[in-house]
Parts: sequence; C-alpha cells; structure tokens
Amino acid sequence: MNSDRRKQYPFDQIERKWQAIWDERQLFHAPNPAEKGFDPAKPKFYVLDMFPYPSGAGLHVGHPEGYTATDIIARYKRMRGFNVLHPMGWDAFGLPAEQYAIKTGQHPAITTRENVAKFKSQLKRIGFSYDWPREINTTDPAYYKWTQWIFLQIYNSWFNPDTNRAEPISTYRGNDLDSVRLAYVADVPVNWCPELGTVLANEEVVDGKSEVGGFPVLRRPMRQWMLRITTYAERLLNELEGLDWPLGVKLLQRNWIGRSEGAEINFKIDESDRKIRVFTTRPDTLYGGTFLVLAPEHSLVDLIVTEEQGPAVREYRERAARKSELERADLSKEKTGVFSGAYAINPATNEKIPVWIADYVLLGYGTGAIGGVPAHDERDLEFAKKFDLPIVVVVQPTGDEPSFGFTGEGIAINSPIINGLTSSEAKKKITSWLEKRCLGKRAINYKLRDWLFSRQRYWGEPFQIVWENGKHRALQEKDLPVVPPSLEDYKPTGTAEPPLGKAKEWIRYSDKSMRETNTMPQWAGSCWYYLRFCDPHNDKRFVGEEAERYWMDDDKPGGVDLYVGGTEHAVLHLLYARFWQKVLFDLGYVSKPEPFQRLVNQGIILGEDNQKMSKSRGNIVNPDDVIDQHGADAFRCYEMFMGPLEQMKPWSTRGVEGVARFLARVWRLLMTENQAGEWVLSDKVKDVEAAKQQQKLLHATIKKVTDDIESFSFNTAISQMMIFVNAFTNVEIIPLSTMRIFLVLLNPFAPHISSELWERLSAEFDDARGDITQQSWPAYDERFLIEDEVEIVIQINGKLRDRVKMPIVATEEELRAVALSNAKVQDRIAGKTVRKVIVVPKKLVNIVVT
RNA sequence: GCCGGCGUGGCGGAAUUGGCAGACGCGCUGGACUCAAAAUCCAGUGAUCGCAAGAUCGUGUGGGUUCGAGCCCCUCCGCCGGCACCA
Repeated sequence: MNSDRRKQYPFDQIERKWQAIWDERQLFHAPNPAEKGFDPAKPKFYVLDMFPYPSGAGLHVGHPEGYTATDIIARYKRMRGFNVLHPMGWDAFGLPAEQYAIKTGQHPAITTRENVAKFKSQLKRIGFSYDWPREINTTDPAYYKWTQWIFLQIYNSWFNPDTNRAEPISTYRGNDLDSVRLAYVADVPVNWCPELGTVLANEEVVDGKSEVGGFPVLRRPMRQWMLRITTYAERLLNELEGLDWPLGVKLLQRNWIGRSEGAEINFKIDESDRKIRVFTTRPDTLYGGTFLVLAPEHSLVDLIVTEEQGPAVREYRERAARKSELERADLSKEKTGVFSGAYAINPATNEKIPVWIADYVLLGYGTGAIGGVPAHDERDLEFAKKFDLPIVVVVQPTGDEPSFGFTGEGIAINSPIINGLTSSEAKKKITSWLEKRCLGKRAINYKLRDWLFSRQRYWGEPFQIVWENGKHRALQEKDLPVVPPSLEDYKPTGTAEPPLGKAKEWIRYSDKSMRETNTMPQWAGSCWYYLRFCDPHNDKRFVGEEAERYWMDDDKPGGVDLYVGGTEHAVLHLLYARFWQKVLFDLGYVSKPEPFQRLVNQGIILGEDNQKMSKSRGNIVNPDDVIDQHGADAFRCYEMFMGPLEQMKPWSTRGVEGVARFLARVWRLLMTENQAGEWVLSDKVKDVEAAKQQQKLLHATIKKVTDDIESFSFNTAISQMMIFVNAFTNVEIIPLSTMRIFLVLLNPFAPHISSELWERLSAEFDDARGDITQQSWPAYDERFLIEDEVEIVIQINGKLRDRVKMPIVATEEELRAVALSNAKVQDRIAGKTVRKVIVVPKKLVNIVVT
C-alpha cells in the first residue's frame, strides 16, 4: 500500500475535536429529578450495556458491537425527546487482577486502576455517548459498601411461603432463624477447584471443569455461605413471562430452574419403622416399581444396610466418593450399584422390593432416592438388566410401539386402582389415593440449587460477618464498608482457608470474635449495578428512592428498558440479578420485580478466518488499529453493517474499507478541497428546494432508517443511507435542507462526521439551530412516498414473463386486461386455455394456463 | 440422547412476512483520469446455453400445500448453541 496515500477525510482531527466538546459540555449527562436541567416533561429511557471486566488486554472488537448498538439507540432516543440514561462502569473484582498480584505482588487495586484507565480511553475514542459522571466501579469502597448492605438485607430476611415473598427475619415465628435466612452457612458438598483454590457456584462449572480456566472441579463437603435462591424458583420461572427477552435465554433459564411436577411417595422399609421418600414425575407407574435406589451419599444408607452387605456398601460408597464429577456424569459408562440388603414395601402392590445403592441417583435432586420402574424408564431398565431385577409392564402405549421400555404416556395396565386410565388421569388418581393414606403427596421439584455465595479469594467484597463461639452475626450498616486488609502474599492457601486468613490483625474483630475470611463472588457487584447507575454518588442509600422510581418505573415489569450483552450470562448474572431485584422488591426498596425489561444478545464476532478470535490463532482484531486507519465512525458503522446484531459473523478488513469509503463519500458530498489544500464547504450545496425524486428518496430513507433502528436492523439502515448518498454523487446541486435531515439520520451511527458537517453547514448558512445532538429526529411524510405509477409483474403459471408500468389507481379489471393483451403473454398462451387470472392490486397479475 | 437456532452468489448479507430472489457492501472484470500507479468516478458481475434478442436452471436434500414458496407443512442431511443419569 502506498504510504503517502492521502487520508480519505480528516477523521482523526474531527473525532478528537468532537469527543473533547462532548466531554467539556457534558452533553450526554442526564440529570436526575430535582437536579439542575432535569426536564420532567420528557419520558425516560434506560439503555444499558453489560459493563465489562477491565482486563489487561484492553477492548477487543466484540465489546463495542453491543456498545455501538446501544449508543445508536441512546442517541436516537435523545433526539426523539427522551431523558436517556446510558451509563458505563467497571465490574472490576475478579481473578485476573488477583493472579497478576500473585505473580508480581502488585496490589490488584493498582492493576485495576490502570486497566480501567485503558478501557475508558478506548471507549472514549469510539465516541460513545456515555453519561460518564455516572461511572461506577464495583471495587470502589463507596460502591461495595452497598453491595455489602444488600447482603445484609438478604441475611436479615426470610422467604415466607404463605405470602410468597421475602420478609424481614423479625416476622419469622420459628426458633431457628438460620434455617430460613436467605443467606446461610451450610456444610454441603460443593464444587472445589484446587487449581483456582476456591469453590465455585454450579453455574460456574461446565462439564466438570471451572468455567474460568477449565480446571478440574471436585465435589467435596465444605462449610460455605449460600443464598436461598431456590425459594424464588417459582417466581423466577413465572415472571420470565412478562419480559421481552430472546426465547433462547428464557428457555435456558427455564431449563436451569428445571421445574417438574409429580409426587413424593413414602416406601416403608421392611421390618423397620423407617421410610424412604422418593420423588417421581410418574406416580402412575408405581405398580411397576420393582426396586428402590438410594444415592450413595444418602443419609439412610448407613441406617438400613444389613450386616452381610455392610462391607460391599462401604466399598461402593468410597469408590463413588473418589469419582470426579466428570466420571460420574459419564453417560457412556455402565451402571454400577450395590444391594443394601434391605427391602422396602411398594405401597401399591404391598410387595417387598430390594433397596439398592447406585451413583446414577443424585443426592442433590429430589429426595436423593428413586423408585426403579424398569419397564418405563431407560436408566432403570439398564440397571435392572445389569442386576437381574424384575421388570413389570404397567403402561400400554396408544400407538403401536412395544410397551416394554416405553417411556411415554399411555394407558395404565396391571395397576388395579388406575387400570384403563390415561397416564395423566392415572397420576391424579394414584396421587390422591396415596394422599388419603398418608403414603405420599403431590410435589414439585426444581433442578435449581441454592447459590453458593462464598469464595476463597482476596480480590472480592469481604463479608460483613463476624464469628463468635461458632455463631455468625452481621455487622450493622454503620460498620460498612468492610474493607479487605492489605496483604503481602495473595496466593491461595490451597486449602479451604481463604487468603484473608493470613491477615491476622484484620481477622480479629474483638477479643472474642473473628471476621469471616471468605469473600463474595464476582457476581455480587453486578447483581445490582443497574440500580446504582440511577444515583451513583448517593452515600445515604444504595440508590435514592426518587431516582430509582424515575429511571426504573414505568408500566412494564422490568426497569431497564433495553439491556444488551452476550449470551454467556444467560443463567449466571441474568438469573442472580433477577433474584436480588426480587428480594429488594419484596423488602420495599425498589419499585420493580424485574431488573431488565428487554434483553438483546449480540452475536460473537469471529476472526477473518471464520474462527473464534484467540491469541493462539493470531486472528484478534484490535479496535485501536481500525480506528487509527479508518476512524471511529467507520469502525462503528462497520460493526453495525456486518450483519444482524444477534448473529455470529466474521470480521473483514475489506468490509471496513467499504464502509470507510461510504463515509468519505458523505464528506465529499458537502466538502471540497480549495487550492490551499484545505477542506471547505462545496459550492454545490445550495439552499434550494430538492427535486421531487430527491424528496422521495429522502423520505424513504427517513422511514427506513427509523424503522430499522426500532427493529435493531442497523445493517439495513446503513444500506439505505448508502443508497441515499450514492444517488447524490455527481449531482450538480446539493439541496441544503435534504442534507441537514440526512446528517441527523446519520448522527447516531457516525456521530463525529455528522457533527462536523452539521457545524460547517451552520457556519456557512448562518442559522441558529444549535448542535446536531439537540435536533429532533425527522419525521417522514407519506405524501412524498406515494407513487403515481407502479410496476406490475405479469406471470404465467407463477413465472415472471413481463413487467408493465401502470397507474397506481388501475382497477383489477384494467390490470387483467392489460396483462392478457400483453404481446409476450399472447405469444405464450397461444393455443392454451386460460384457467384463471389472479390479480394482486399494485403488485402482479398471474395467468394460469394449461 | 433431548431442547433451541441456522442453512440464499466467490464472500458478509437483503427480501415489505406467501407475490420481480440476490438490496447494500466486499471481491472480480472492463473503461475514464494519470507518464505510471494509488485514490476517485463510470459500467458490468448467480449459473448454463446463445453473436444477440432471449431461454433454461437456481435459496442444504427429497416430498407436500398453493395460482404462486427462500418464507407454510412433513422427511432427511449439515453447522452452531444449550442441557445432559434431574427420576
């Protein structure tokens, strides 16, 4: 490439200039109610990006994809007369800064500060219209003071099943508060990742490995803080209904919550008073239950195992405990198990059935025990075959498939109480039969587990909990924030003892009490940041009531009007934030039961080679390089022009050049170089009325761009603007008013060049309209779009044969007559019979012949 | 295995939701400008056949509904994402 090639237009200067102006004038700062400049007449619009973790690597081209989309919406909505809240901040607690600290000893706060500065300058270079005075950082004590405060509210609450909502713990009438607190300590099997030196939430474990780093995760019992998210399972599921979210994300959350309806059935153990309770979604197959299976970790195992089976059972349990999550979940392996020696009584048949122990039954789901119905469950069938257990068919399929091994719904057979009933009738009848005899009851089960909320890390929010005599209590609001101690050594201890344990001074809260040394997970800060943005500097409350009500409240269930981000948070952040919001809502602190009304996922941007961008592939595109070469406006427009926002799509350097050419044409439409080589307004620009065709194109463009922004079809909006500009290339007179409107349309996409050209027009034509950002969005006039003539397509048997211009007012009869008398049609239908003529007014005539 | 989503030129992608397939951009070909190149501008560009007018074929596969299907229904294939012994 020629190195002294002239720049296409001086984007570097104009972009710097306008970014400085926006900063200086704080043009995009939205005042809160009661603040100076607040206009209560305007409706509000809250448009939010998923705030980034400021990593050392800086931005990649994936970040600004969603950010550009929201910026277009924000600028557009401002022009449409909304008070727009469009903030940005930093989700800055997290592992990389801590690991860097371990390597270098540099405090994570310093690393974080540097990374934030880098991210911020990169974002500013792209020209996003963020409300920077509202910037927040989750690692700022003034911020996490309130994260801790919210934890305090959760700690001091319980979920009242009668009212179906959280209430202050003081309204709980029982004795054991800790058994109902929404935040509690439990000694439970958790996901321990030795490599990371911390425990992880279920949501952070993927295929038995840590989501971060991909290290093996072991199941091991530990004493940890949990949040009782399961109490909200029903509401988290039902209230998805009112949200405008992608179906896929809703489905993911539904599956994750995993509601299933069925029955709990008690099986009495033979020659004992003990009972084994099982959960089943198919109580109608109870008569086919020929054995029971307990999870190896089930607490009844020790109590029921017979003497002669004792050693075998013990050996099996130990083997199961040694297996990793991955091994245990391996579907391809054969079923294993061991007989306990005990028998239970099937309450329907009164027959003695053996109780087995097998690791295909999970302690964590249902009751940790199942009734084996081998005839109608694949897993039970496999198990029964392996261990030679009896198989009894009790469901007759309605189709012609074999009933042996049939897992669908059919007609109950061999089941005296319910014979002849359909599966769903049989379920009801057998359940009420069991209920009458106190042998079981209707039950609902969820896959969702309580949220494991503590981590063995340094760089996170400390808990405001102290321990005294083995009991925990929370510090009061006045003691917040609890700031982590400085450490020399950030290394995880490799044990369950968190790094904070090394700060001997800090741990001692008083003579008798010690601080909790676990920290909160990274999700804590992001669970409520959208609330903080409403009122980021409030030091009296996590968010001021009036500000919260103004920005979050309208007639929809969710507060944030538009939330854009990647799908990777479908069951993590997006579920946790909904949970916190509901707790705060129940306690009366916020006005909405849901945080995010509308969610849009941006697709992943692949490398030029169609592969995921990665360091090792060397296909990473750095936004800085693109902006150096083509400018921020070209970068923004290309990100949007690539294709539909939600779709996965590859980067193309050539594609950026194409979009840059478009912006250069916009520039040269209005600007020309004088003899001194300076850019001056072209004398083709005149304050004259536009030609009819130009008016028509302008209004078609207003309509298309407006509709496309509303429907997130930014790529086709840009296409339309290209068509508009192409039509004006090489015309002799460029009508001023047409160009002014066009620049407003272009502004959300390419804010710098449109601001600059707008200003140049204003300087030349001397008027007082003010800055482009103060303009209102243009409306299109239908009158300009109306055609007098339309092209009518003539088809024979659905195939295109000719086109004719017809007046728009032509009647069906006229269209029909013209089509039939058309010369080409005449040639083709000669000697054939016209069966039918279909006339679609203003569109086409289809002649059916045989 | 189950649940979602997608499949259109050489490439990224359009198509008013059943009515002219391929908008716009990239690439490519030719032309103008230039000593030359770059940049810019103009013209062409789905495939096949034809000098041409034009004809035939064409939206992963096979079928169906319809006057008419990229779009609706069924079958199969491929890719992407999620869940995965959840009883």
